[in-house]
Amino acid sequence: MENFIDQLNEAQRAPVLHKDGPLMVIAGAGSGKTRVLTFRIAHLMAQGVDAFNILALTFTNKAAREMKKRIADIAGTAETKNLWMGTFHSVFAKLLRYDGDKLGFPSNFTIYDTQDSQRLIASIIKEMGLDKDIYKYKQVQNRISSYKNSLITVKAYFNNPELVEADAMAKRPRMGDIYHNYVERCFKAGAMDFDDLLLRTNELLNRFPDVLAKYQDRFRYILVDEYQDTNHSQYLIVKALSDRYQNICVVGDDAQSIYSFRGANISNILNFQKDYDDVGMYRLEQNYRSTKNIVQAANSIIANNKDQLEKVVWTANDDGPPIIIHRSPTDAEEGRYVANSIWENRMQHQMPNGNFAVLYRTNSQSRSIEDALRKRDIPYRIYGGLSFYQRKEIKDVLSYLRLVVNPKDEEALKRVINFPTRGIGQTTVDKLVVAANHYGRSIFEVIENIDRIDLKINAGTKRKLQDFVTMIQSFQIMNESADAFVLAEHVAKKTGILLEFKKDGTPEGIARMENIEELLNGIQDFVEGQKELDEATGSISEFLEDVALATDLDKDTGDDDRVALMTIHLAKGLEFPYVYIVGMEEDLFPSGMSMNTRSELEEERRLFYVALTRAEKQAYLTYTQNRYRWGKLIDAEPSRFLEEIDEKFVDNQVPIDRAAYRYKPLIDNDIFGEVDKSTLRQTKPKNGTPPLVNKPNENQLRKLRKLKRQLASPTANTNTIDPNLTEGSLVNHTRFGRGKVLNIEGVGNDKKAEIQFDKGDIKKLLLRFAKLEVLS
DNA sequence: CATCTAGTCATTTTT
DNA sequence: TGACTAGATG
Repeated sequence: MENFIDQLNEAQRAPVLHKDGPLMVIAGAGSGKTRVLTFRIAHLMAQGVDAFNILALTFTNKAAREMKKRIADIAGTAETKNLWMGTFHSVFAKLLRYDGDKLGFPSNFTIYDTQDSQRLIASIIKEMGLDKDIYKYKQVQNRISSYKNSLITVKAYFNNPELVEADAMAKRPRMGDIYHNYVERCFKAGAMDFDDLLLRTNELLNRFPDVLAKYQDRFRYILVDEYQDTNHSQYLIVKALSDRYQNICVVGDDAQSIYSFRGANISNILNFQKDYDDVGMYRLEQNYRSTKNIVQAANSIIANNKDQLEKVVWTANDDGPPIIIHRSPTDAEEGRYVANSIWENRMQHQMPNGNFAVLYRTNSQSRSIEDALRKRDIPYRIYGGLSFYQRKEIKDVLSYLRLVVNPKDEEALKRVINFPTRGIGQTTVDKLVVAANHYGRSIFEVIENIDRIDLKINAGTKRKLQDFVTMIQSFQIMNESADAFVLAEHVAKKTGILLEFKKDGTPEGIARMENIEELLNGIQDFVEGQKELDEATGSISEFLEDVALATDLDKDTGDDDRVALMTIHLAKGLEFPYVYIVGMEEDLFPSGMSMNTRSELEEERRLFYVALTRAEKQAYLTYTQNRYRWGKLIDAEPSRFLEEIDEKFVDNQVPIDRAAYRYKPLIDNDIFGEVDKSTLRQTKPKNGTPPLVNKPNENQLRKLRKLKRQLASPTANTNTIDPNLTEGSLVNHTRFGRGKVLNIEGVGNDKKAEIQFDKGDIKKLLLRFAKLEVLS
């Protein structure tokens, strides 16, 4: 039983065997930190600690799931079920569903995603009659989010003259009022945003000592992964919960702290030893992942940072090939280079696609890479960006479901009250919002009582409003008996959403319909999965909870073999034999938004460190001379990070002329404190091509392009129909898998096939769009 | 109230 | 480039 410990090296074993009391593990990249965490939990359980008393917090659901699986392998499935393991957000959402009623929240509270928050803030700004150019909803949302992450409540805000003053100076004197209204509106809607899940947990633990005591006693052992990325709010929760038993184990790497924009506070890890008595300190410095070249190159980069804990990462692995730096004329060429290189490596080393990853700083960079991979017929998968659950049609369906669970959910209601259009316009909605605010009730309640309020809404519209409410209520009744899938399917049909997309007939419309079908399939899978667990019922509210906190990384990949495309942030914790880091250019990486202060630049550098240390065998760094940005071709300069790598580890295909570039000076924020970025923006020195003159009007051009695309699209999006496809053919669909053609109808573009898929369902697909491969 | 169009604007990273 | 809005028109 205990022999699993033998799989660890000495440095890893020590923290696993550490007895009670606080400990901190500083783990270099690739040093087996997840192993230490899983083995420590397994060891605790082997020592007789009840899994029920262990809480493990991670930053992604995926990390939690994998860890749980590995622990189950060692300690047994039954016992592992009782572990509380998950992201901060999901664990405390669960806690708030139990005890949030003490704060006045219903147990079925909605979780607002960032988009919901932003929409609500935008409408508050509008209702308050403020200038939307001064109060930009995204900035305001950001600001409110950072208040919350620092535990600055509305009250605390108004009690802090410095904050009030700062916002006034920034010409936003009404900031506090917006904040106040926003919190009120969320509360009335029975909704919490992401930050609330942490803030409200803090409030709960602070205000109710009995609740605190309950969870302190329950969570006798607390383990936190990626501790360097915790924000103040998370820090306080962990501190409070661990206060009684002090059995707190944190694992992290200050060199990989990359989430300060989300309020992560690197001093949490730097100060851990001051926060607890007798802290056991452990270091993991041997890297098992990468070649010597990569490890040492990464070390040479991070050495440029001032703020860091002492640590030397080393490896016993081979030297490996040097890191290749490649320059391309444009971003399209860059994509082509990457695609070619992947193709060649694949052939030469017999590697599957899944061994390759392309990493970038911003999501928008994925496009040129995608184009190139597609042309080369290299399968890929994009992680992050616009996630599946954020797509318009998906959010629309989900909004109906949210409304069923929590009719007070204002954002969901506003989203679907007139979609599909049912003659309820903006004017009417505005009146309803005013009334709702006036009476301190939700919009839904206002509509329910519409006859008793004088709202100057004409009879026809009233009728339509009442019909809408009746429809939702009928769903609610159905929800009492039906499971999530049955309800969702009914909703998609009954509301006319499916019809709406069907009747527009465009490729986009078909794609949206397919997405909704995929969502329904996903719900079905979820229901079946939940029913296997004892406690869960497969209800719609469980599904919504899952979805609200899911990330793209969490979706099961169907284990097919594809090249991974993602931002560097998403790549943290992952590893790939071959890694391409693209867009190594000034203003892009480091990002133009965060190179004004030293600490901002240091975070970008840590990001680069994270990117490079994802690679096991070989890393490629690419940059371009010109790149399309904002729809325009602009000049690009090689990133300063390229020259920070020790030349010994690099094969630079085109040497960089270092004298040609000068970087703008940094503000050392140790001296100046926080700096108002707007005063610091400098336009970078332009060199190279002068702007084009006499070029055609940008708008005309755009329209032409659009027209061209529309003309081209029917052919571009139409598959040539395989002549071998007949009744009885076995086919493979990219999304639905294998199936058998039952029957074919229609002619030409309208040709449809009815297919029985192996997964069980029968679908009728337009051959023009369906991506079918004929197998026999 | 719905729909279309022309124009404006902002683009970092995410639970 | 694409997401969003204001304004005109049906």
